[in-house]
Amino acid sequence: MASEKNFFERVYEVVKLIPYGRVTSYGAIARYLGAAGSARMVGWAMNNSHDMDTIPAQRVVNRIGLLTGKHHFGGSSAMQQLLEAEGVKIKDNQVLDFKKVFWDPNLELPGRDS
DNA sequence: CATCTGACGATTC
DNA sequence: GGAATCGCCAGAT
Repeated sequence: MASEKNFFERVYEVVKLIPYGRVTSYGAIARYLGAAGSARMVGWAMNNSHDMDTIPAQRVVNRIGLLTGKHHFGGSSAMQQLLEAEGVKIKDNQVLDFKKVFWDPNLELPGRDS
């Protein structure tokens, strides 16, 4: 059920499922959706996301925890401040303890069957 | 219709 | 070990 959605919508749902104080990477989401290798599409979906206001896109960073998408938050450090407000420390546009706050949907969302 | 770009990632040099 | 390059796929011009 709810499995025949567009690739983009699936990205939005996964991003919305990211718990508080956690972050994930585009590749992790892409892989979870079965689009491993198409990490660009995940970030691209965000840019085209109409639900961007309801999607905690600030919790989505690249594989090294670098806030590559901060430029899309108005060009300010809004993205960084949003993460820091959740307890995620940012330094030079990079997430500190990224390994600790990293949330992998492939691991945290097991099975999701009935 | 052809070409480029783009919030990435992994590999090669 | 940092830099450069290819691969992904879809949208925009």
